[in-house]
Amino acid sequence: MAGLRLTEYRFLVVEHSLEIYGGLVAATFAGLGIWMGSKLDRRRGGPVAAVGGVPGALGAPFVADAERQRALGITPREMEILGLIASGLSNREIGERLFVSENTVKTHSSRLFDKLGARRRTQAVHLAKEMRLIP
Amino acid sequence: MAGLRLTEYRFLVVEHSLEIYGGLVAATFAGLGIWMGSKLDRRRGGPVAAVGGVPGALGAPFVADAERQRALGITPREMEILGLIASGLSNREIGERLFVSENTVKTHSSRLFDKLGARRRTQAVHLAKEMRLIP
DNA sequence: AGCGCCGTCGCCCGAAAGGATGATTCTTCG
DNA sequence: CGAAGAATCATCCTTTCGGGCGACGGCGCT
Repeated sequence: MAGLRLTEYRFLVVEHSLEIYGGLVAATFAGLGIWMGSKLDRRRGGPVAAVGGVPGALGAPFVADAERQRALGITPREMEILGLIASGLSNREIGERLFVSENTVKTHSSRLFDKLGARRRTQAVHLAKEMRLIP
Repeated sequence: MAGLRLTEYRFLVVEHSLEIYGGLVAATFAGLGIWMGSKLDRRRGGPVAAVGGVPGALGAPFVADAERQRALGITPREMEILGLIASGLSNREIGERLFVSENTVKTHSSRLFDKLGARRRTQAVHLAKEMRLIP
């Protein structure tokens, strides 16, 4: 009985999930572009200035705080892992999606947790959300 | 070096965490009130109508979707566990905070995952956020 | 009184996650 | 070229999670 109701809602969730994931990917790429750009002329010392808005499909106008990401020394790859952790994937699933071994994912996540000051992945997600690293 | 920068940010996080937690508690209680009220005159069949707005301290006007909570048969206690899971606490920490054993927390979370259709706690948080059960 | 839901707790066991450490490759920077 | 950072992978070990039982007391409804 609960199962039937559950499946109905799952559709909504999956749809939104796709949109959000799209936005997340866009944000990741935006951050990656900014990172690359800032790396190409790092000597100029000036901040990266305004981050290009990444309007999600939903009403949430999320803009990734690339400044804090750089301040914490979080790499693009780690951001990728962070996003996938936040979307509820296991280390194994993340590894399969990124075509790397589960051990590599664990290494990335360990370093990520260290930089975020988290002990658990749920805590990492919570902290990252408040730091506006992820939507 | 990274540790120093980390601690600075921690302050911001903790402050926001308190505010958000306050809003979450308020939302939980609001949901609980609605649940009780709707249970008292369930025969009338009409929907519970507008949910009272619970303005958080931040700019996010989160309103808990009490309808879906009832539709999924999620109890108030389970909502409480859900909120604490989302804030990154371990089962043991949740148990200590609610003055119950860790086993009880595990039981609640297991049933919660079942109702949400989640296999991992991170996934549960992700799904619950998209269902607007938590901010 | 009987039924069902909720909350509580325990035990067992396998799987997942996390910490520590070391190693390799490639790119980039000085 | 040499130092440094990033990404990859591995191994060992401990802790945490999660599933699957079963059980008990309280409460509300019939």
